[in-house]
Amino acid sequence: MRNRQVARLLDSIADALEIRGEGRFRTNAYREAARNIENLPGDIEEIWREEKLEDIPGVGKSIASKISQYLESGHSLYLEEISRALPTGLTEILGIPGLGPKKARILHDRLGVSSVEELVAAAQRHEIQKIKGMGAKSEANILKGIERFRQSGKRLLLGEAWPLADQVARMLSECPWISAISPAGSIRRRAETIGDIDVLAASSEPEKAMDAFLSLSIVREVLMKGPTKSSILTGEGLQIDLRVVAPDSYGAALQYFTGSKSHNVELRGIAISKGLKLNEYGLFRIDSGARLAGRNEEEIYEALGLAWMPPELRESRGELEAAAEGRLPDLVEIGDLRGDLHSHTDWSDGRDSLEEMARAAIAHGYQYLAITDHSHSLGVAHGLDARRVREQGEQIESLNKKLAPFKLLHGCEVEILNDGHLDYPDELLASFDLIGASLHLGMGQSSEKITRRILTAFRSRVDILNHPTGRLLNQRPPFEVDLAAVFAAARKRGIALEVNGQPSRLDLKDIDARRARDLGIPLALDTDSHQSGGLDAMRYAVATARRGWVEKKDVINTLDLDQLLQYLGRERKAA
DNA sequence: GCCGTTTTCGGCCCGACTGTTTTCAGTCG
Repeated sequence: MRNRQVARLLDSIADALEIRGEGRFRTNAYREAARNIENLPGDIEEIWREEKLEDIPGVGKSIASKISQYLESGHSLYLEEISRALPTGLTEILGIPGLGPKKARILHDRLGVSSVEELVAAAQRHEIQKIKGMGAKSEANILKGIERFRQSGKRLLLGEAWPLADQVARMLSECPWISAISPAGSIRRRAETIGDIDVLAASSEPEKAMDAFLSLSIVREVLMKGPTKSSILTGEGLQIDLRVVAPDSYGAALQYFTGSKSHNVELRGIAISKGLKLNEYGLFRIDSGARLAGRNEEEIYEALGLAWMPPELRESRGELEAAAEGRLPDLVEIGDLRGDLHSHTDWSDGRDSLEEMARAAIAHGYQYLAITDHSHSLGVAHGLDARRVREQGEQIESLNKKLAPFKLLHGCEVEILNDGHLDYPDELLASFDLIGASLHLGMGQSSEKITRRILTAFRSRVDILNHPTGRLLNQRPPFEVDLAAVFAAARKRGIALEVNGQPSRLDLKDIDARRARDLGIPLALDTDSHQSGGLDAMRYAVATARRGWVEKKDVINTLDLDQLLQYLGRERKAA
């Protein structure tokens, strides 16, 4: 899968074209194509081999030939050509908030600036304010922007941003001038990482609502302030944007600010084709200006001939077509889950006891919880040897008598060793209720090697492949693995793939979960909890699965206990 | 550069905010 690399290439081309002063429609075409390729459910290399690149929306003859040339050779002649005369530092300058291609170009042409360092020096010598069209304020803002650019590290994880956005919304909901409030943007779509936090409010007194926002205790700096839109920085350097609209426009604005951008562009195209205009204030007839909808999202989609769809779907991945044809998925919900199939206790590297974990699961309304402590080879996690596995099994058995009808399943997270064998012998594996297999060691190996290890492991008894790509958001890329081969083998053997809800994992990721679902591979939504509070992370697994169009029927832990045991083949063994 | 129920040319989402402007360009989302 080189989809992401190709998307990055097209973005780099767009950056270079922008700085060169090419028309924005041309650069937008490259960006549009990049987004579409990033969101592609299929493998770009496969599409390329089948000579179907031009079937991808936004990809025509010219872009297709550049992709072909890149995939063939691993580098882009075109990008090299257009960036030959451009200092590489200029594209870095584009990352500074408030600086776009036009200003970057002017700074380069007039002051010879070609890196962030040179820009700082020019600003400190007060050369920027001498340029026509810029002043002292621009110069100060550039320095401020550079400071933010340097501090702004990684994007926030959904697991960090979602609770924070909810907290902001809760605080503002107490303001008497605000009649409705909701997080919007990528948080509402439950994207895996978040740039800025967007919040939308409805108010008939927008300025008073805005004042309430700007006087929240979390505000460190006001970046921008207007009657309908303000931005602040928190003490941690997070940007929070609040939009305020009239209650009549709340639905239109919520739709608009939830995005995604490409979903909105597509939706607007549909509106235009029907002689309508959609903006954050409502849906209007172009000819008469008459307003057709705007109070809530449902009536907007409906007026466009579409079913309302959950925000998680709004990524321009075929959801509008599905909505028009009435075949939107009936997405899995957190209330559908009957248990969690991946958790750890103080027997290995978890914090809480078997009973504490069981009680937390009961508090979540679950029928079961699989305890899946690490196996022997994962020394750093105090993996269990055969003797301790048996002891743990006995404790689980006696706990189950006490906690019935709730059931702890005795599982394991067994290492896939270097040769692909599992870390426990077959006899021991047979004693578990459930086997989750994981790869924590040798993650830097070649794709061939890692793929072979996983396929070899699948010949043993494996019920679930845990965090199948091993990625850690902001920390570690997924290991090289031929997911198509893993999917094919999982499908053949009926092995479930995990959607791991740890905020730093979310693995499988949304589009991979969707590919698995499309292939009919069962999925397990798990938290990988290492303490009782960790069970709350199920909402991140559910969010990721929903972004992957996953339905209740695709998920094994939506099964009732008896159905799950049947699925795992345990009843057969007991008999 | 892409695209087509205004189809091979002439469009391309569009509104808010800022700064430097006396009417608008640049940036952002």
